[in-house]
Amino acid sequence: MVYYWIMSKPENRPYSRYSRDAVQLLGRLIRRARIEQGLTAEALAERAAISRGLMQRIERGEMGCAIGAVFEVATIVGVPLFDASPTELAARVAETEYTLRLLPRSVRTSDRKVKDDF
Amino acid sequence: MVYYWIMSKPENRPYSRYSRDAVQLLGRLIRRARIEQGLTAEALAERAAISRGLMQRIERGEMGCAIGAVFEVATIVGVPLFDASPTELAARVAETEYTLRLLPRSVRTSDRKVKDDF
DNA sequence: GGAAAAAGGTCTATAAATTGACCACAAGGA
DNA sequence: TCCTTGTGGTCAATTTATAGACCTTTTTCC
Repeated sequence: MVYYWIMSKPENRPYSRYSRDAVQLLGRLIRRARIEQGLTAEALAERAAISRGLMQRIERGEMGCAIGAVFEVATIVGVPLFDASPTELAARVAETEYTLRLLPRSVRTSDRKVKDDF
Repeated sequence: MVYYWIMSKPENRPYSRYSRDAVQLLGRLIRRARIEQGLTAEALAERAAISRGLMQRIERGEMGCAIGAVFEVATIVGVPLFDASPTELAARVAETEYTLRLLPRSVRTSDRKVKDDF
């Protein structure tokens, strides 16, 4: 059994400006909050249980960082996600969960038309 | 020259409930938007230039997914990031960039007090 | 200006993410 | 009901991310 791999490279993926801006903004907001709170990059990294190198990549807004690490750091320095408080966040999770149960679990594409002009 | 590595494992990192909820919410919002638009997971993955497996992990809200991939998918299905339009996002990036230039570039920890009761 | 310390970069090794194929099953339409 | 197809999972191979040590450059305070 022989396999052939034609891997696409995540670092060379075509990102839209919107998602790129969002990642960059998050990194900058984290950096700003950290400095305003008088936290060292190393100190913040230690709190988030990550390395200082990853901390720098997060603040630089690199697309390859694990979303969990980025969100965790944002949480620690108080950068709100989805403009929501912890309570509101939990509520929205439950709400979306409920809505999802009302939708079909699989999508039929037989004769469906999809906009391709994104 | 011998080195010893004591690697911490990202998948076993201690995440706060807030960041975990945020990642999960994003995944659910993406799934909801995808289904409402009649897109199959495979079709959406293809548009984002990622694999179907990664698409599933994103919708499941796993913490290890690259933030770039998650944000890109969210962008494609129209889930807003930071509750901002593309124009607003760019504006906030520029604004934060400006604020950052006004702050010190390094933090002095000599005698600084930091809240540890997060 | 000088010292101390933060920040930034490099390098190696390893853990993890991602891919693409394959398989099983559930779900929706005729 | 049947049958197509989306979804979900596994697995091996490979790329990538991450950690930790080290070094250099800024930056801040005295």
